[in-house]
Amino acid sequence: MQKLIGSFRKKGLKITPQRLAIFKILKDNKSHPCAEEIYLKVRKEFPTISLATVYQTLDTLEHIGGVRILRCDKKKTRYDGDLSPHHHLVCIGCHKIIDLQYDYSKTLKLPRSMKNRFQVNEFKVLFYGICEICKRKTKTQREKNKRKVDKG
Amino acid sequence: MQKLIGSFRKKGLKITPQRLAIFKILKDNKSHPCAEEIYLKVRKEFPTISLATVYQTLDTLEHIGGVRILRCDKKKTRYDGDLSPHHHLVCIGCHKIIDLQYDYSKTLKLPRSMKNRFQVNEFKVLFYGICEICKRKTKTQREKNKRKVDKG
DNA sequence: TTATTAGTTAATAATTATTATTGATTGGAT
DNA sequence: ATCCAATCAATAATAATTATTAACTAATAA
Repeated sequence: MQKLIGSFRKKGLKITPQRLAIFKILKDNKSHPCAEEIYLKVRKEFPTISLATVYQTLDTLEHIGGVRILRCDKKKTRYDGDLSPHHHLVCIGCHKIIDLQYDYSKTLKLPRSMKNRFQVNEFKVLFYGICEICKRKTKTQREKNKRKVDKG
Repeated sequence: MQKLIGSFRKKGLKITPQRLAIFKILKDNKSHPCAEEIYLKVRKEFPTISLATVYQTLDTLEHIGGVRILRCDKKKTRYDGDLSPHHHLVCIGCHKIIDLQYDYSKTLKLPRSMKNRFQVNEFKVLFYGICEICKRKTKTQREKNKRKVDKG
């Protein structure tokens, strides 16, 4: 938090209660909310805040490196307040986004042929698949279907 | 192409000239176009096609695994007809998307703690950084700035 | 070959996420 | 405490995408 305040000051940005509230929501939340969800949350504390302010603030936060943007959702941009090196698992069943706290920077290098042709600043890994809960569900579904066949 | 026709048939989908044209555009193109760009291209051959058809077709193609979707662009969804295992470099300078033909499946595994909790179907790696051209540009810019300082 | 029909298209309206505008308000340097 | 640039709320505007629907057509069978 102090780090963020420092970043704001450095860039000549004001530290407003709205900004702090939005930032706090992102830090306290592992669910990777979209702007709308953040808006609904922050409205509880600041009933007059507008959605546009939320978008603006998220944009500002991203620019000073206070949040990361996730574009795995088909429609909405999602936001992540966790800046530690981590990646994401996206469930294709329920569209949940799960954090993967794992550092691939040692293993994930550009091949030699590319190394001099692109200077990597950062990278993101997205794993797509089925989460535990959905796996269990589909299993149950399969069993149901099997019973149906057995009966019929 | 035959494989695609088979996929269409299997799912009871009709093989229409519009679909083939859009598919062909994606296969002949390494530029990861967005729907609008595909629309402009396919219109040369089918002047009456509508943008909605392009969106629908891209959606259909994605569902049967004929194209891959890229969500690295802030605003638009981009489409990739290349189904070989490859990843992408995104230039933060010019927003170009460069193909990286490299298979990380050996190195990029889930940590043991996660292996039984998520079944990975596929993964994507996105590298963000500066491409050759932009690097040269910023270098030139730096030199210009330096000369300014030298003079002033 | 023709008829049938279910899937597809074109046109357009609707929706929705996001951004721009603007006048009022406020954080924080002085 | 005052002042002003930065920020906010409200709202209009924009742009990507989706929904709707009547007309059309590819695939299949007769």
